[in-house]
Formats: sequence, structure tokens, C-alpha cells
Amino acid sequence: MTLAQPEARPYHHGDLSRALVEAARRILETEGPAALSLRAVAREAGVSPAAPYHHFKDKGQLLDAVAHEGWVALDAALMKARQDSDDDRRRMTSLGVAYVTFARDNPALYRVMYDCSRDKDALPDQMKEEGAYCQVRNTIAHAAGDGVSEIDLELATIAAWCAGHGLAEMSGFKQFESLKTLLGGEEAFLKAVFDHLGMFAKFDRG
Amino acid sequence: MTLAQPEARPYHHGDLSRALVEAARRILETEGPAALSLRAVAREAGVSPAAPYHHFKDKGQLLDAVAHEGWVALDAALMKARQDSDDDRRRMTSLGVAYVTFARDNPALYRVMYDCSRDKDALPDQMKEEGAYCQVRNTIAHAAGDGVSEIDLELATIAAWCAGHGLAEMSGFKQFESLKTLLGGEEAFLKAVFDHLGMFAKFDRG
DNA sequence: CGATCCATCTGAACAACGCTTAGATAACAT
DNA sequence: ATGTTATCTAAGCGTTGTTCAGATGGATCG
Repeated sequence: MTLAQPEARPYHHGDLSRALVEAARRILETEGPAALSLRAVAREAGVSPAAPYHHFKDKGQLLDAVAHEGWVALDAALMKARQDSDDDRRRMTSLGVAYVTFARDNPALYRVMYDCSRDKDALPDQMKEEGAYCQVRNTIAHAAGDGVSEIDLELATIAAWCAGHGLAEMSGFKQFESLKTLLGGEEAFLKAVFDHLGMFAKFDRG
Repeated sequence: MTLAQPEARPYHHGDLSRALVEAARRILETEGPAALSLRAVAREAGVSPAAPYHHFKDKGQLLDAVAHEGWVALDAALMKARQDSDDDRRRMTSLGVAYVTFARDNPALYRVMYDCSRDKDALPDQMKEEGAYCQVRNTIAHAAGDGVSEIDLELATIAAWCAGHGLAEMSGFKQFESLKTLLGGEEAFLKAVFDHLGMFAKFDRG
């Protein structure tokens, strides 16, 4: 009856869970986070508004799935940045730039990722070996050598992560535009900000 | 006919703009950001669902007004922290702690403040004399002395602001709980993170 | 092969939302 | 007193998240 299917469709519609997540990402990219309603996702996937509820408990759980894909993509981006950079000292900055660049290139997805994290008051799966947070800590550990305590390592990771997240959310603000052109572009701006993180702390050290 | 009014009511209902903003803040505090609908605000203020539209163009503009009050309160909190701290070197950390503490004490309000900023891609009124951003820059300038260029000053301010914002959003995450108790509480944790901001940058400087 | 089961999907409905419109009310100016 | 204008209400539109009864159709077992 139906034409030849491009993919195996084990059930009525096919792998709807996956189709819904893909539809959600499509809407996010083309229309932004404000347009991401469950009904719109169902519409985009070609099913009724009630269909998603057989695969996700509620809208939040669908967003969780979208966010999960986002974290996987971010993990991969950071992994690539770590491998591309040969010099140990520059690796941290590369990582930071890669992080912010990912957020700037996928603003809607990044927003969903962090909205989900805030709802759960936690970063998901970040302590696993290839989780983004763990990658940052490993990179810092490698650059800092053996003389650093576990606590200092953890604190430095948190500091770096917070700076990265803050910059990811704010580097697009209009106030910084003139400074960016003055420094010669987005990436130069990001590196310059990372370079100045120390200024904040060193006053207090003496 | 009506009983004695506690306040002067120049028009039908009184100063409804103000009443609406106050109602919104009340809802934010008691029920959180998810419950903050225009209709709920109108209900809380005792007017019809359509009444707010005579004072605000749409829901976003009401939230803008709420956010503005939030920024004023944050400005005041930072000003107080600056004055309380006598030592020039510790002033930056005090400022950072005050910033994050404000966000942690008023999480729903802080969220509205930043959601509005993201919609406009800008921090509001931050370049004014008593704006929070300007306060941070002035404090850094004072601590750094005369040898710092305008650009370095701006970059250090951005770095500090990003770290503060990132920490404000993430210091409540469950992953950091054990570390917090290990360090002896929230404030010690915040100071420790700020102290480690330099670690991120110094690898790249050599 | 046929009957049954159960996951899957639809259609209709509910309450709540943002927002608009038309009309009532009341303060203000003349 | 009259008219103007700002303010508020009532009703309604289209949308949303969610639920539920019932239709649909693979999968499993006789």
C-alpha cells in the first residue's frame, strides 16, 4: 500500500521518538526557541498533537532529549579542539573558544541545554569520561602538572566553566561590539577576555 | 462608598502600573517564574486580564519593568558591598560574592533580568555611573591603578562579569554541593572559585 | 491462518494562556 | 453641564500543554 520507505519503520509511523527530536531541532534552527511548541513539533513530524505523549512524558522530557543531543555535539566539539591544539599551554584557550563558538553557532540549542540544566539544577552526564566538564578538568590537570591538588583542580574547572558559560551567553551583547571590531573579530575578542580572567583574581592574592 | 484607601488613587484603580509590577514580583517570589503569566499578575492585582494592556504594550514590557527594578536592586547591593569592604584588594572579591549572592537570593528575579537582556542582546543601563557593570569596571580600575589601558580595563570587566554571571547561574548545581560543604559553606566556595579564575588564563601567558 | 494483545496513533475536549475589540465607567478640562 | 480622554471590564479569538476514549495495525500465539 505505502511506497517504499527510506528507513525501516518498526511501528505505525516509524521511529517517532527520533523523528520528533529531529523535528524539534529543525524548528529550533529555523524559527528559534519561542516557536518550539509541542504541537509545532508534532506538526513538523506529521503526527497529531497527542502522538508525542506516547514517547515522552511531557514537553520537558522531549526538550531533555534535544538537550542531550546538544551536549553530545558539544562534547565532540571540545574533543576536536583539544586534539587540534598541539601546544599544551594554548589548549585551554582553544577549549574556551570552542565552547563559546559552539554556543554562538547554536544559540537556540544552547539555550535549551541550559534551561534543562537549570530545571534539574545540574549539568547532565558531565562527570563521565568524555563529558564536556570532565574534558575541561582533564585539560587543566594536564596543563597544571602534578603539583595541583584535587580541590584546586575542581575549583579551576568550575571557574573556567563559569567564565565560558557567562561569555557564551553575553558575547553577543551589543555593548561589546565596538570592542570586538577594535580587537579584530569575534575570536580575538574571546581570547582577549580569557586572557584577562586572571586580573579579577590576582588583586585578592597580593 | 469605599473604605479609606491606604494610598492615594489618582485614577480608577490607582497606580496600576506600579501595582502590577509589585504583583509580578510577589508571584515570582512565591510561585516562581513558571507561574508568572499576565493573567496571574492581573488576578493578583485584582483587575481584569485586559487591564494591564493599558499600561504595558505586552507581557514582555511588563517583564522589562520588573527586570528594571531588579537591576536597581542589584546596583544597590553592589554599591553596599563596595563600601563595606575597606581593603582595596579584597573589594573585587566582595563585589563578586555580592553579585552571586544577589542572584542566589532572588533566583526568579535574576532569571527575568537576564531573559530580558537576552531578548535585547544587551545589558540595560549598565554604562551609567551607578550601573552594576560600571561599578565593576570602576572597582577594577581603582584596584589596578594607572598603568592599565582602557582596553585591558574593559576586557577585565567583561571577564569578571562573565565569571560572575556564570557562577550565579551554576553555583546552585548539585555537582558542586560536596565541594561547598568541604570548603565550609557557600561564601567560601564562591571566594575559592574567584581565586582560581587566574589558573585558566595563566597557562596561555607562560 | 485467524484471534488476540498491546503499543501506537487520532480526534475531541479541557483549562489556561497572550492578546484584541467593543463598550462601560469615571476622572479631567472646558 | 458637557465633552474628551484615560482607564477598566466582558467577551472572544487563536494557541498552547495535556488528557482520554477509541481507532489502527504490527506482533504473538492458537
